[in-house]
Amino acid sequence: MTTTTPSRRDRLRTATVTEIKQAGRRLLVTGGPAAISLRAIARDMGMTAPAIYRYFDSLDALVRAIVTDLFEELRISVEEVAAAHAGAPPLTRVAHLARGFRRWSLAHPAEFALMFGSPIPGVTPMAADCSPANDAGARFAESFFTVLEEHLAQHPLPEAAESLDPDLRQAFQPYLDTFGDRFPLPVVYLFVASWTRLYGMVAMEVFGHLQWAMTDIEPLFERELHGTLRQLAR
Amino acid sequence: MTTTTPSRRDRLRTATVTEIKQAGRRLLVTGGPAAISLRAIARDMGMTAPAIYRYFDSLDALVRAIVTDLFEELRISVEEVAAAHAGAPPLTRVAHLARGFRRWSLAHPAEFALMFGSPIPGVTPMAADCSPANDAGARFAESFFTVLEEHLAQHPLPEAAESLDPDLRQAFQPYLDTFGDRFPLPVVYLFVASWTRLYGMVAMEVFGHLQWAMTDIEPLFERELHGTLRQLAR
DNA sequence: TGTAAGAGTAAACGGTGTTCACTCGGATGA
DNA sequence: TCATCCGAGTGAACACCGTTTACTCTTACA
Repeated sequence: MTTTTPSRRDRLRTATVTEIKQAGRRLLVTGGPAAISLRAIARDMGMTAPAIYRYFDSLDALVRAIVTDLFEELRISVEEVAAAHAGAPPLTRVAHLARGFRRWSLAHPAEFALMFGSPIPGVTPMAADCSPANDAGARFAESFFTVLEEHLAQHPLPEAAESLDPDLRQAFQPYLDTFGDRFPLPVVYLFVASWTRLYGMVAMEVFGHLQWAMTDIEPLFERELHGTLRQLAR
Repeated sequence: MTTTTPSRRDRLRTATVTEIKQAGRRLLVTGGPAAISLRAIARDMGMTAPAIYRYFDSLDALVRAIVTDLFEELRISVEEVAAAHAGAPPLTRVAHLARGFRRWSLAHPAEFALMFGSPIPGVTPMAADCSPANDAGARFAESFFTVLEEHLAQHPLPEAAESLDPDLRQAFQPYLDTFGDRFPLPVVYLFVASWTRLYGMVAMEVFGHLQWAMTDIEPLFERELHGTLRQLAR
């Protein structure tokens, strides 16, 4: 055991950190991403706003920490769904992962907006690095990847699908740089394409962008999901 | 002519209104949706912030007006692209509409975030009514609908596709309530499904959510676009 | 036991949306 | 022509916000 028992101060500190994040989460749920404010959190905790700077460098850092927690919570929620169908074939487990993602997102619209909405500050700059929250985001994606990997071990892609257009192949350079050749590129391609469809469906539903046409989006979701799975199984 | 020539005061008023919106647009482009502020706009115009309340009820109303203008601008940009291929078959014109949408969105990421990002205030409440901006949004959707209509006039859907699951049929009640039976439900279904995919692709690209895997998203976009068109042509 | 570090506070700076009382000038009607 | 009214704009104020600074007080440790 290299980790000694944490000192009393450390325990108090981590307790305060979680209390701050919980208060922020409460504000997020009741008032949306923009409602998270240091002063409101401090007010909730019976403190003054500058005290929070003992625990987080800025409001932005606090929000990033909350996002990290949310990704971990989403990952656990989704993996529980998959674990509930542990015996099922991988592809149906992928379907349950997708349904779990949709269900969690619909139950937590404010959190979804914070995690997957537009990176508000400069619209793009945040998304480039995002090492803090993206580790958690990568772990979330990992749960999809592993089940997909399992499926492909049982049902390898046909020869034809293994070859990708050269320009498409080259476009995946960032993936190759950071993840190496862990998954063959056609798998990454299928993952990105499927994830994009899943994100589009869920984002449209959570943001209410389909309310002009439909009430219950679930039948549409199921059809699109089956179409995507068919593409994966091909 | 029922409209008399506008008075001098009216002309000054509309000029000020457009100047306010232009200043807001400038702030949007340089600093993202959150950078739009009444005080900054007033500063740009050599005015004080309360003066803007002579022209807009609130910052929210001003932002909604800007969004309306943006939807109109996007619609015109997209229709110009389609008009440039007026002779082409409807389905390839749909493809050009989609490409035009992507191009405009990539060229105007801040505007895209404001128009299609998460409805920030209460995450959902705004999306329910949105009569002001949604008129413009409906006109934008209209340009897709009409070309799709043209295609289906030439290539009617096969009998089998005409029938929709009863639950799916019932889910489209909001559409039937506001638009009646202008388009058969399978067409609306195809539109919603295709639009969802298109939105997912473009949002992911504009928000930079795919940068961990790819640099150039265009090949992926083209493949997805062709897949969707094939579904429409079936 | 002295000391250093951590936790918290009050005050202040500059920023925000919004409201209210007010002035001023141009249009309008008697 | 003159009085009047209304619209545009201002300045001050209120209640928020993030952040920094200087300060106090308690706790842990050498």
